[in-house]
Amino acid sequence: MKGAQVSQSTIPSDKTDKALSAGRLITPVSQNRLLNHLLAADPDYLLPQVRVVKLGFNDIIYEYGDTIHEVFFPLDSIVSSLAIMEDGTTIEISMLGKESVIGLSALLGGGTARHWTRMCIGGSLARLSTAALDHTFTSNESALKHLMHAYSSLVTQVSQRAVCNARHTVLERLACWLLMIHDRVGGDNLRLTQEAIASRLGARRAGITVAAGMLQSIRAIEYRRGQLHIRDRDELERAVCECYAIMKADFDGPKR
Amino acid sequence: MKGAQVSQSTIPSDKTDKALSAGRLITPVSQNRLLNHLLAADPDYLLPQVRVVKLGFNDIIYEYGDTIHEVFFPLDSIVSSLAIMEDGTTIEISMLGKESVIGLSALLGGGTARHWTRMCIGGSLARLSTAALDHTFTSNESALKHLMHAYSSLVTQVSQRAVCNARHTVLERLACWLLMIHDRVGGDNLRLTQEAIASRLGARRAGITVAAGMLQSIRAIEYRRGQLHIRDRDELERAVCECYAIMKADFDGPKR
DNA sequence: CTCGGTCGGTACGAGAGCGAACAGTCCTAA
DNA sequence: TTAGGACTGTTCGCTCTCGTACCGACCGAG
Repeated sequence: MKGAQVSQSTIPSDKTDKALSAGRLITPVSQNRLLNHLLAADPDYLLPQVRVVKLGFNDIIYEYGDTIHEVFFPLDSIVSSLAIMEDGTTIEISMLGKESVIGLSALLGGGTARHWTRMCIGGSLARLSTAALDHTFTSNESALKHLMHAYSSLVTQVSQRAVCNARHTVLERLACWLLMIHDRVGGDNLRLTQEAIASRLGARRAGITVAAGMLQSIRAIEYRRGQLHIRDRDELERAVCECYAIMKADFDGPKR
Repeated sequence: MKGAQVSQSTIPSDKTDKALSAGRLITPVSQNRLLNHLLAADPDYLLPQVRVVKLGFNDIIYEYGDTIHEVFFPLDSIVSSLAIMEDGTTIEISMLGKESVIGLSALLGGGTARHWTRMCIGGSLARLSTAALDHTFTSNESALKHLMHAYSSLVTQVSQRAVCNARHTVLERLACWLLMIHDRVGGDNLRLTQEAIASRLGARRAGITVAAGMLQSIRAIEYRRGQLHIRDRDELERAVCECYAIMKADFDGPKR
């Protein structure tokens, strides 16, 4: 539960690289599907303003109530929105990766963060001022359309998780959650302790141990001290509840 | 679980009254806070297009996948968005009343309904074509701002319900749900069977009987064959979980 | 090499809620 | 008046998850 060394206003600039300063950085920025669409809509204005930042697990993007000055497009990373309960336990409300942007809900809502927002899977994010994003979508119909779709997609995910939390077991929710991560990052090896997973699923660490043990026994995953290896995706999909298919369809988008 | 006689495309016109045809109907239309804001922004264009319709419990607003041609502003009624699970059970994702509009998420998303949408508390709704709404918020900054706030407020509610479903008891969720209804309708007497409540909370009917029995024993409510009377709101607020305060603050809005 | 912290595995009793069933009450239509 | 349906109350055994605790394995710092 530590590792929260970096707050939104204090992300050290030495972690930031100008996207254009090295040609090879332009390619990773395009990993984010939404940013790609926005760049296509207004490249000359946006591209020079994009910065890339690297963050690790549980690093803080926004605290509750923060005024949002910048939004983040995950490239190979994943960001969680979390609720923190009165008893101190946490639970993930949404997980967003390369399909979306972090800070949109605050931006369209009222300018402040409605939830604690932390890294779930460490990696790179593209960073953009809200002013630049604001300028783009108020002046560009296509950009607004893509942003609204991303927002609507977030609503779908949160809705389905409300259902899933109410009705499905920890095992099903774990399988669902792992598949969602797998869809959003490139690679089968994840740095995730069981404590970290518990803080996202809103369950006990001991409960995750049991559920992860079941997934190991069917050879779906392998676990070793903070290193989770997704060994058999198909097996995971057999363990998952109906919620995954609904969120996956939304993640894939209307294209296919 | 019956009573679904009326679908979106077949709401009989004899249930519809032109808002302007009788002066006294203008007042009820103003019961919806959001519609009030929109009418203030563009009254000459919008007001002639508003119709009032009355619907009863479980009447259908949208089916899953419906193309949205009209949006609805609840006046003294409440509308539920529901997920229907594979086993046939249902669970409420959001409840909206006089503070918001039904169909906005579909409108901003992609034009089709993402969830089954049914009446929760019967009563009147103001009805408007999506074309009219679309015209208003694309041409009027203030209207767009109010709509975005309503959408953001919906996200807050759904998020908190995801938390609540995961961590709180049926008793807490029932108290929370009843208070939310009480905030949205005028009056202490509700027509709600325990079966109806169960279909919203995603619990068993027998579970609702037990929880409602507890609320009766502390004199918070009285129950009598489909008639629920909220007897002591303060007592309900003592039984509720932390989630209610969060959703209530959002319902009240930034004004106070 | 050793120590202290991190991490995963396991156990226990307790409680909430489930699915399924049945009984009793109330209302209404024939 | 009666029959049937709608609605509430209650029970049973069972599963899941909780909170809490303890242990052992692992790992990096000194």
